[in-house]
Amino acid sequence: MKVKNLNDIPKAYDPRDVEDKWYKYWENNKVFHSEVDESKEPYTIVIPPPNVTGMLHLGHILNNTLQDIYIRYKKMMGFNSCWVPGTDHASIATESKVIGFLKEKGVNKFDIGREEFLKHCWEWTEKYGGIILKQLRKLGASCDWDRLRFTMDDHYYKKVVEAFVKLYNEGFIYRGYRMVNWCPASKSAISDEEVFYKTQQGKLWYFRYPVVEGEDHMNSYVVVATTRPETMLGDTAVAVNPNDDRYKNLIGKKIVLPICEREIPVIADEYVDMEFGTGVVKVTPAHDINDYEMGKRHNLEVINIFNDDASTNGNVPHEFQGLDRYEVRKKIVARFEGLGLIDKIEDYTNKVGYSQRGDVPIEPYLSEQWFMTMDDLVKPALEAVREGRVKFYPAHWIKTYEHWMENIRDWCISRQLWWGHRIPVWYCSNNNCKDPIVAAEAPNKCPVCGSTDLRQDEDVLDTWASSWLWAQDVFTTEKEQNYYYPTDLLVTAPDIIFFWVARMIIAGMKFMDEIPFRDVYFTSLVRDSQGRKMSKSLGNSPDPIDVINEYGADALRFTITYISPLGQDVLFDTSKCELGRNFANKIWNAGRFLLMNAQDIKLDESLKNKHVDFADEWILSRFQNTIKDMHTALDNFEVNNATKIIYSFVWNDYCDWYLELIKNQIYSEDREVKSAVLTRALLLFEEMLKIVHPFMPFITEEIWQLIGDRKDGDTISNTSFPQYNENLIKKPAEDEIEFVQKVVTAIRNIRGEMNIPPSRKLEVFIKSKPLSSNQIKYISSLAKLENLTAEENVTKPKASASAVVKDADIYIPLEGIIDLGTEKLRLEKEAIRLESLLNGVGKKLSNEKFVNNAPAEVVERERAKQRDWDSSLRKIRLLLEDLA
RNA sequence: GGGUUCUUAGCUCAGUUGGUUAGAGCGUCUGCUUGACGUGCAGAAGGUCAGAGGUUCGAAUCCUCUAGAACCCA
Repeated sequence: MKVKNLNDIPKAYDPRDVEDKWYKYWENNKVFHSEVDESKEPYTIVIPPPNVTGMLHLGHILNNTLQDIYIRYKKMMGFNSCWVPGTDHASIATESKVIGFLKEKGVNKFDIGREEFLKHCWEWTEKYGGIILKQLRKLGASCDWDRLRFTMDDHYYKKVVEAFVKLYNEGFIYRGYRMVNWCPASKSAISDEEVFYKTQQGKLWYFRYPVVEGEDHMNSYVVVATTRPETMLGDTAVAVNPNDDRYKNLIGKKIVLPICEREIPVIADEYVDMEFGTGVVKVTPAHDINDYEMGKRHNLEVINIFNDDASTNGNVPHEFQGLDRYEVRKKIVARFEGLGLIDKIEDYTNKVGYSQRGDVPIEPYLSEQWFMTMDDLVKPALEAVREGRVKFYPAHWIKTYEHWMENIRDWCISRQLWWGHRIPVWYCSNNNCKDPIVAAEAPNKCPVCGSTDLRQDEDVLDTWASSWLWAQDVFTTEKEQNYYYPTDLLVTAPDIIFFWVARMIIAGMKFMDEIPFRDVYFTSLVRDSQGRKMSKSLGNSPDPIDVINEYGADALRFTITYISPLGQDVLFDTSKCELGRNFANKIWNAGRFLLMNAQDIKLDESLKNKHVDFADEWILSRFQNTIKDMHTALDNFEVNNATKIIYSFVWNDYCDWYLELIKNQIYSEDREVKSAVLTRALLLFEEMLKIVHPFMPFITEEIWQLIGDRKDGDTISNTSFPQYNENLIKKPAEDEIEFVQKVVTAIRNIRGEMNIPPSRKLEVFIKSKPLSSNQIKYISSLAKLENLTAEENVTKPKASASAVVKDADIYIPLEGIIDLGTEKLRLEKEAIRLESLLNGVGKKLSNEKFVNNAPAEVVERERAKQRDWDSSLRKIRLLLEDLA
């Protein structure tokens, strides 16, 4: 053991240079690289691939810090840790950005065509794709960068296409003309999960529709209520509930649809809610999912009134054509007003579906799409979670998962976009060849007629229909896949439980016949200090890189895990990083203290068991418990608990007490004593750095390098996590220290209450059984005493303040300083406290049912408490009498 | 409308299967140029665990209801 010679160790830890330096060092030495090694058990995590052109936000920080903690921890526990990084092509998100970029230059994607447009996408990807990966390095993420993957990599692309072909051949994929959620901004179908609902203050318009009573007699009308007046142009019926007595006579009659002047029937359907509006609803099969179903039941005409950008098409009267849907709405309402056909208008709050990507209201829209039938695919995936082969943390997400899986609908997997995995389907130009050609490789000719005039489907796959293979196909050889798959842990946000987690499990069971991961950790949602979601528009989302530059990555990592309980949202504020920064500084200074004192002395590991006393036993005992508690916390994914365990050991046990206790020996004239104690303190400090390392990799590496004689390439990352050693648990030493701590605290308390400055040394008498010389030494030094007498026959000096710790009376003579009133108040307060405690325990113990029913050890514990408190109370009362 | 979760100190939160004197960080108050650290040290104040009922010898913890908040699904 050899400490580096340090001429100038800064007083405050500055992470800036340190962090970049060590990240480069780790990368250069390929510390994070993993290879198949059958002699070791793998521990594998695949990163939830961020959008390739995305930027790091605080959610990523939390998520990736957690992954890094497990990767580093497991590595130090002897596993072959492998963290596969990568990015997602994010079909619709990236395409929208590129379209926006081209638009600024006055270019439209349809003008330049598919190939040219994709070139721009790749350029965009190359230009911005590296940013988030660099940012992950700033965070200290120990990804195996040699395994960097992208969802559009050749190998991965091929796998996605092959999966499509396989599912098609097995009958899981079909093409159909269906109603889908249509995003008019991106002019593409989107999935149910990409629709979010906004509560909006809208109106409910009550329209009068004239009823055809007899031949050409229109002397009455029905009133229909609608939130979307413009869709009346596509109405093909009016519906009432068959049980609604008010309207029974209407059923079967005809309505003349205003403006369009077409006759439509009144139908009866159970779907109609008699309570809503007037109980009569207009039916627009082309633009409402429920109306569409009703239309199928009643064989209604389906009139599509919109183009793919939600402007009106040629199916509406000429004057309304080619207008945006909200323009049309205004005009329709105005026209109804003009015709005197508005019954009333009410304010109405409803939820409107918006496209997550385009942030415009979605349009239920009929179109030709590719679908995957899910019913049979979900079964094994559902079982895997139910049977606990895949575990969720927190477990309550299982219910959400089950509910979704049980109510799953066919998945629309085609998107009218260009950036992504193009659907591997070709159509022959020969009208006689009806069947599409579905193949992983582009066919040369039509297998039926031999024509070479083939046209590939224009659409690409939903991004999630590619990323669902992530856990299995980031491994590119069979050997690797066999070794690393199934992976061990997935850390992700709960908002993609359906999009991604569920679908990955489905894909794993389908294509690998095996779960994709054993544990799924759902992270907290990071909110601002007022509990609002982080959002760009609110401007309440700090740039993590700024935070890192201000506080250090270690500080940010430690803080965000410290404040993120499993299963709860976390309220983040940049200033909270002071917690982590201060903690880093504390570790730094503890190290600095040891290093400074070790400069002029030879450390010698053979001395480590010499001049040992109960303080040494105590701190090692505490350390064992700390290790044990950390394993428990990490095994249960209670990462915030783990950080708290570390924090309290390092700060409270090691720094506040242990280092203070050993200062006498550190300053000892006896060089062997000094060497022995410093050797021990540094050895433990090094072990302590190891348990902190997964959480704060940079500072621990920095100090680890300073406190030992390291060779190039050495890293704390490659050391072993300290092993729990039951033999080092020493209850007697813990009790002895506890007594010392209580006595010291009691004396400090008196100092505080009596306003006695620390510079004034005190004389103290303790009435107790004799204390060991070490105990006396420690108490004297920590409580700043000039003399301490501890004997059984001590009598209380006049004018002294006093306290009771266990069986011991503590007397501090304070002639001339003591304020008897203050002292009396102190003791009375203590007496009242003890009385109320005794009252509580007394009630318990006098309750026969408690004594009879409670476990013996619980009862015994209560009895012991009663004895202790009772004896303390007696002593306090005597002291009070003495004062009076 | 259905589901999930939450309500503990001024603030943000811990509190594992019911049994500790209900804890931490921040903030507040008091003292400290103590030979690692003021990004620090020492001490203190502060909680009828949202409310009501129930189960139990015993409830912050389990059950029911009420009030409030958040999220998901329809």
